[in-house]
Amino acid sequence: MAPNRPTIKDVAALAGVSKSLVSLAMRGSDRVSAESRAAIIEAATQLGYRPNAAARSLADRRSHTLGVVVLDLLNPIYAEIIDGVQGEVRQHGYHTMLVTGNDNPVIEQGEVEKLLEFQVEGLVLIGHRMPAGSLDAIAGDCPAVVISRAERGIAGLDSISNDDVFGARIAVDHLVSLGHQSIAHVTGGINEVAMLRTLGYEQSMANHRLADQTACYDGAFTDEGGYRGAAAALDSGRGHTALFVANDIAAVGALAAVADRGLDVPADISIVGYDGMALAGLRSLSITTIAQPLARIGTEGASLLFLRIGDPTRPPAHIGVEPRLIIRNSSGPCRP
Amino acid sequence: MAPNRPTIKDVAALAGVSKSLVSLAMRGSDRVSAESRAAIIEAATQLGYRPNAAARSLADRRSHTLGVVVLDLLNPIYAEIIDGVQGEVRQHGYHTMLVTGNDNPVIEQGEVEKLLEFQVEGLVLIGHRMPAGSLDAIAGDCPAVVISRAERGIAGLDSISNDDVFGARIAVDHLVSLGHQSIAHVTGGINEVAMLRTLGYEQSMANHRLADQTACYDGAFTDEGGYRGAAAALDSGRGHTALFVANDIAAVGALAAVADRGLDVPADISIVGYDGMALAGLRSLSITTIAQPLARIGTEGASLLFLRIGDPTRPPAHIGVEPRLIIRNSSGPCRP
DNA sequence: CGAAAGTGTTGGAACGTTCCAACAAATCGT
DNA sequence: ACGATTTGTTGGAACGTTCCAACACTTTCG
Repeated sequence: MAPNRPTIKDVAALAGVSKSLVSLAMRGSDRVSAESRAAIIEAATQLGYRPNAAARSLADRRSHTLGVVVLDLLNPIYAEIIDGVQGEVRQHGYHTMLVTGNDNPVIEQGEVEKLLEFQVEGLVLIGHRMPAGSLDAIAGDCPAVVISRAERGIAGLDSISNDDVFGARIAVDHLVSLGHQSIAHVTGGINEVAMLRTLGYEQSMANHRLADQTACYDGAFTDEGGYRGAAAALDSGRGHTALFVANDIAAVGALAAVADRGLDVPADISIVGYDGMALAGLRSLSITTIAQPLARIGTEGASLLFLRIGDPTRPPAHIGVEPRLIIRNSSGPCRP
Repeated sequence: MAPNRPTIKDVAALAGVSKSLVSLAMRGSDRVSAESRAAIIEAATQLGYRPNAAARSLADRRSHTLGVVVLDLLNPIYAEIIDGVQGEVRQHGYHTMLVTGNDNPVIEQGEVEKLLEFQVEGLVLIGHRMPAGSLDAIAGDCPAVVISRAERGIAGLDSISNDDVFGARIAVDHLVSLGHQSIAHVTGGINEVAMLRTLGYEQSMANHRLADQTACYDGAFTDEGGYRGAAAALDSGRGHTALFVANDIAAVGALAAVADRGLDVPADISIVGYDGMALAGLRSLSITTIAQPLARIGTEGASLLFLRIGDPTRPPAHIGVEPRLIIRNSSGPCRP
């Protein structure tokens, strides 16, 4: 390890020019003569010079960095969204600081605070758990975008999400079109997204004049939760022939509950999940699902943020993306 | 958005003290009188003061930040490792910059370069794809640790990984103890980890005097690859009764190949995977696997890095962690 | 041919912190 | 009662960059 990292000054000395000129050359200005440029590059590579981002960000008061806060890395759908975000960010020549909230509002707040200290120029919140108040405060301080939840009317805050109510409706529509009537719903617990999906389920059931068949069973956005909810549905004695499960991970659990009871999917029970995580498509799962365009949500979310960075006063925008049905092997016709 | 972020100077002016004192107070020094401290805190909260990390890192020449480079966020095992790393890093009061290499060596290099510009104090490389040369160069520049690959004898570079050869051996041992003899191996492609697992497979087969039964089929660390390799094994006509698949994701694919041929797991074919990703334990997959202690690998890798940051000249260390067999429903006795 | 308009280049002042030597005031020990 | 210590506090010099006004030299052109 060198005793001291070389600075722009060392490069200037070695190349026999002023530090200002080195600064210009490093940033590729065209006002530098060919010879100077050559000498500078030569000196820089010889010394192993690397610009100091902290100094740079202090001097020009721009960090060229965005903060990304993700609820929880373990849910694979977030990884897919992040990939989208990162791609867009790279295109704009920005850099990313990615942190997780570990599904814990306190940690999440702390991490956001840290990011702001690093002078990030914008914040991407993927599936946050923050109270409206703090969200308000953050958006007042720094351009921000919320991904996968709809936030409306908060100044300085954009959002992008799929329409969960609509998605849940087409899930039920699909099952109805296969002839199912006794369609149960395994919920995703107490959170905004889960509730919207439940709402869509109820709406669609009512639309098809199946309101009296409506049946919700408590679940969660986990394997365990899906198993539990599905088990309750199957053991209810109400003769459900199909399950709409709140998300794909839970649908995997539901699959197991069905198998445990010696029943077959889709011959005896049809299952539809939600999210469109890559995993649900794996051959041995092959779960019919309502897919969100995850990568696109990431890229469009990021570009929404860049728009706001460009004009911080623009009115808050919300983008709704359409989820779409992907039919796989977990759903089939209702046996008469 | 405030026209200008308040600085330490503004706080000092409002509190009626010097900026030096504010600096001391903000860092919780005990050489500040109670009254001054109160006045400073009052002023800081009133102004909404937030320290500028760039300035701080410039002034005291420490960024309190670590860089984490992960091969690819989409493989869930990395997410589990990262969780471990983040926990440890938080404990030390450090911050994390997480970037992905998108499974692309060029991007990976670029991201590492960026992290070094940010003056990260250490680098965690999770499953990198870099040539030995660049690794060497990086380690010479900045303390670093490699996770999930064994690197030995590179100055300034520690590593932690599970013993893939040993793990593969116990996978085969398990199958042999169930009475299997014709045990095929679906490989993980051309990379160090995959080759070590293949080596362990061959060793164990030889130990059990089954060298003549050895059969490797080309696969990859993906669903697709596992399906392909397993299909080749099953269609080979060699009557394999068990498959040792290079990792869990590929094992999921293998499961499908078996099902497609109308065979049953584990009645007709036993399958053992590798990695111990949470997903493999989901009820409807329930894959027997060789589990790595993923979170522990993360935390211990991080603490290895902190040791090196504390003493950059210590000799390179490698920690080997033991993988362990988790028996689930994808493996069973060989039918006579 | 002399003023105007480029072309390269430069030193110094920011940027917002931390560190350090210096100091004033209060407390101490003898 | 007086130097020595302790307790708070301070201004200024770093840290490594970017920006700006100013420069010395061409070149252009009316």
